[in-house]
Amino acid sequence: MEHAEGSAAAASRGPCAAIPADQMGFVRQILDRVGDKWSMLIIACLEDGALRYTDLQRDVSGISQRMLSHTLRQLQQDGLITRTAYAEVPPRVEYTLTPLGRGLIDIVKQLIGWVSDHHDEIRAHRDRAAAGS
Amino acid sequence: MEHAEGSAAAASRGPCAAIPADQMGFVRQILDRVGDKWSMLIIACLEDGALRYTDLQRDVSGISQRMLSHTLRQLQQDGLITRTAYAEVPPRVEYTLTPLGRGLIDIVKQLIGWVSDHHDEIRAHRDRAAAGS
DNA sequence: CAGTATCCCGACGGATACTG
DNA sequence: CAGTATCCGTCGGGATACTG
Repeated sequence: MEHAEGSAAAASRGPCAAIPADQMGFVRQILDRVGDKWSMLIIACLEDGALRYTDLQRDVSGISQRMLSHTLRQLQQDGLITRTAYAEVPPRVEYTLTPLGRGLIDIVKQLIGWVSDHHDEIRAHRDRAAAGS
Repeated sequence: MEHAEGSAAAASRGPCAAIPADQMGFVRQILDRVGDKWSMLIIACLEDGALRYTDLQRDVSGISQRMLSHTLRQLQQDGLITRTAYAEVPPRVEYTLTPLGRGLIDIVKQLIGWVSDHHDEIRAHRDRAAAGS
């Protein structure tokens, strides 16, 4: 079945099998958000429960305040996490996953797991490609 | 069990539960590669089998030649896809997933599936956040 | 403690033109 | 057909300094 395009069966699922094609733009958009440099890590870190700003800054480690604040706000606006501020001194703010965000952690964990499992393999390929030609 | 930190149990798994912390840098690096704007889409599109350059350009649609070439080369260097050129006229080049890359499609498909399932939900949150305050 | 504001640079990434 | 090369604007994202 080389192409199978033009058939009625293929019409509904678009060119990419997995992607409805009319949603391609959207998928890209969300994928960009969710798959950006920090979102996944933050989501993964929130798996265990609420974390404070500083905790996240430490756990994700490499992240700058700017990116942490920014990403947290994005995630919050997308309804993936909730922000709870306690009016005390010193101020305390906790971030937790929403049910929506919780639906993502399984996938995120799988992805991170996969990366952990294969990073050396990828590294090897990358090196060979860089060295050889 | 507010924090439970300091316990011996927590020590081995680092701050983030899912991430060994010493691998955090790596994870970030690969995650960046895999989670970039186009890689996931290309991988998803290659699920069914080999595709040619032009096919990919059509399937991923929004992508420019520059980014398609670039991303393909990245993926190839990471050992996620293979490039096969046939010395004919007109030239034909086919891209396929390696076993390594194939290990990713399940996760990628899950992620795309999740996004498809919840994009309206996310959209709603995003709109409310933008409108309300 | 939990951010915001500003500066700034490099990479991302689109458009266009050209090549084997 | 399957790219590469160049130009160029936009944005991600780090460093630093400041605020409630």
